[in-house]
Amino acid sequence: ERGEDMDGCDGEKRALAAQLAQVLAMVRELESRMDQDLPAAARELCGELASSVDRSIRIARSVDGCPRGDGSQHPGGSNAQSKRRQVQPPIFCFIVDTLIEQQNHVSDMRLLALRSFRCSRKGTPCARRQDMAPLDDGLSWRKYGQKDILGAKYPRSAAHVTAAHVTPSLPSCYLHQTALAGCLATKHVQRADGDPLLYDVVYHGAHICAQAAHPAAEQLSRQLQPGGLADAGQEQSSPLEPENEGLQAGLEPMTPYSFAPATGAAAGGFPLLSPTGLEWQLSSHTVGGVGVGIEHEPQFAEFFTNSADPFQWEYQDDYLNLYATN
DNA sequence: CGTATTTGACCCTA
DNA sequence: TAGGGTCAAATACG
Repeated sequence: ERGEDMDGCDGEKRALAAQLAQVLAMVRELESRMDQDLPAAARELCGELASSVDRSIRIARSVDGCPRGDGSQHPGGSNAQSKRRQVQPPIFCFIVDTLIEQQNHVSDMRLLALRSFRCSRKGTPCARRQDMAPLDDGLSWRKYGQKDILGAKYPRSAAHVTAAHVTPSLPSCYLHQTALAGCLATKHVQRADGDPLLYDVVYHGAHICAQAAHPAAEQLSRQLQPGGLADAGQEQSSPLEPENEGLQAGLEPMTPYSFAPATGAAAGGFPLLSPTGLEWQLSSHTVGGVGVGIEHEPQFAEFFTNSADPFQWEYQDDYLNLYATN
């Protein structure tokens, strides 16, 4: 029913993206012609302009599933670029949806490897409206701390999920946790050096209190749990056992793909996170490449980089990046 | 006045 | 011991 609107909207977005792409090309042309003697500030400005336009293009293409273009540029980009992560919920939701659709193509070994990724079990709640707002991921967060990071231009903020939507009587998930041994999800947000418009966003821990989850995440959670919820709850849903971590979890005969009880008030889970119980790092890259970065154990890299599936896995630095390729 | 944010202190880990 | 994460009292805000 929204097809008509979408078509017109898509047309405008494509036009916008095309225009921006032209501007970007011109900027890069200008940059390439720049004499080395030009002031560094001018070249820096040029780089920032190119970066800004590039972001605009990605935003234009990401809204409501607009095509991403030819993907000619490698998603990983340079090292510098790969370190810069930006939250783009539409793109991420697209990837989650695609993952849901294509999850059968992900081998059991991969899922096992995924499960063995570190799942930190920290916990508390928060969010800062000003900083978190542009990073809206469908959850409400409450900021609980901010730290200056050595060598980083901007401080890092930490936030907890709030449970306001579900339990209005409880002001936040922090209280929920203290009282009910509940949610452990945290989110760290940090502006990227050199580009205040880019954010590094890292989610930690599983969100198991009953805040409304993204439908895609719920669906994924159901699909990744072929029954076995009864015993899945014990270790996985016991957030107060911080020693259960990392590879250890992968080696134990635990119920595959489980992460949290999906019954009663605890149904749902942490959007973009709980379905696999992993740490996800939302990311965006240059034109043609979007995806999620996953903190992982290096020894599992081969599971992700050796086989073909609907996703493009890239093992780079300390992250395994997953890109949707269709 | 209730809730959210700030910020210095404390704690943990490498 | 330094760096980073979290706590919690103080403060701001609606």
